[in-house]
Amino acid sequence: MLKIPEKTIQRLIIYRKILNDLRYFGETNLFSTKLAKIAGYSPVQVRSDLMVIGYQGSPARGYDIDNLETSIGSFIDAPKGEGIAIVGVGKLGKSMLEYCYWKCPNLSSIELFDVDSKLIGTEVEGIKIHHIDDIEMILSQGNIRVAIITVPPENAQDVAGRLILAGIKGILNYTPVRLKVPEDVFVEEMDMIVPLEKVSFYARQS
Amino acid sequence: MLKIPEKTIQRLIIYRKILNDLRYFGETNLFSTKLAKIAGYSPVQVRSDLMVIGYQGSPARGYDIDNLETSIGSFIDAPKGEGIAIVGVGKLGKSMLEYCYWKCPNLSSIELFDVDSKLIGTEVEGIKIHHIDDIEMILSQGNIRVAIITVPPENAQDVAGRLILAGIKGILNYTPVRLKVPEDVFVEEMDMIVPLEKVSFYARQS
DNA sequence: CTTTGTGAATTCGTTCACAGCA
DNA sequence: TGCTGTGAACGAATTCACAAAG
Repeated sequence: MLKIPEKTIQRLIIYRKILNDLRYFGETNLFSTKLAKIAGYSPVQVRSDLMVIGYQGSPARGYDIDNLETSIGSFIDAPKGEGIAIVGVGKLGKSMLEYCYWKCPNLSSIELFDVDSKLIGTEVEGIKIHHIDDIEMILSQGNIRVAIITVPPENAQDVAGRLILAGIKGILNYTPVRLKVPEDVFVEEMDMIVPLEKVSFYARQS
Repeated sequence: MLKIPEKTIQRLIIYRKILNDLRYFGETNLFSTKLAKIAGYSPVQVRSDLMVIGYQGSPARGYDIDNLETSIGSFIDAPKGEGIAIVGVGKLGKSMLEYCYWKCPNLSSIELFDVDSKLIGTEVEGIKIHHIDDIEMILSQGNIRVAIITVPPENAQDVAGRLILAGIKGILNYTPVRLKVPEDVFVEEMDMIVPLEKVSFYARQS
């Protein structure tokens, strides 16, 4: 499997979002310069990113928005849609759920898990909250490969372990804990304190 | 001003967190190997990061945890503590507030802003929510340089503009909008869909 | 002329290899 | 022998410079 740099993937996702917006406003094509300007990258960067997915533009008309958007989509998206599990239905978990529920067109299913007995069986956005002990049973019957962890730090590693046993291959980790996972599991660190301190640092440098 | 790579800063922040945890468990010193193992980087990486802040370890005892933690702190932290503004007190804004309120020792003040008249004047965690129109007045009298934007996308650019006028130099942007800002303002993109799609992509590759 | 596509050059970040030291 | 500190080597990612095409 050819290794695509994470940064390239991130940018492609951003390009697609921009293309989607532009299409909404009735635009039909654009040049790398314009896309670069909006996205905040250099035009060469944009062109070489698009080379990765093998998309061909024309010097005369640039890139066809509709076409390029679908091309990026078929490169990035899971063909049959993606199912995700959110573990920990506190404020943050609920925020994530709403976000995903309304903003992610490619999501085919969402499962919610918690340990709080007051929450088990209740619904958010029409989705029932399961006990975390049922995680293997429920995940085994869907094809859910991605999970979001929004539990208290002390439970993070335990939850990660269970998720991986249940077949999860990608984790968004909203806890500050550095998770120990097998090599074939992709973890994206979503800790919120690190970027805050980082921004605070650079805000002071200017 | 010497330019320090963002990645180095991020790792330093992570090191500090780990050191803090270890100190809590009564450890007094450690070697780069151990710190690297916990953080998930290479020992050389750790050592060269620490070189950046000019911290000296000893081959015999490695690094003094207490000392190193304060050294990183005085390098990363604002000397007099940092004040932040959170604009948009919805679910996500509240999550951020709680997170910051309890987990950020170096925060000296937090100001909350919204436009919803039902929220103005009410309090969260004992902090009063102001109308966004008062933003310049309130920010001008504290030394707040950092802001978190958790408003609906359509208001993001407008809010960013006001924040910058009010003297903000660092922004955590939780909206999917690519903000246009002057060069001396540092923006960290916190969009939640991009990492989700990214994880989904890599989960499928394995 | 303006744009895309792309090998070459450059910059940036990480790792290697080893000197210096307890 | 273990470790730290660091210049040199390497690798990844971005930009440059220019050929090709309308």
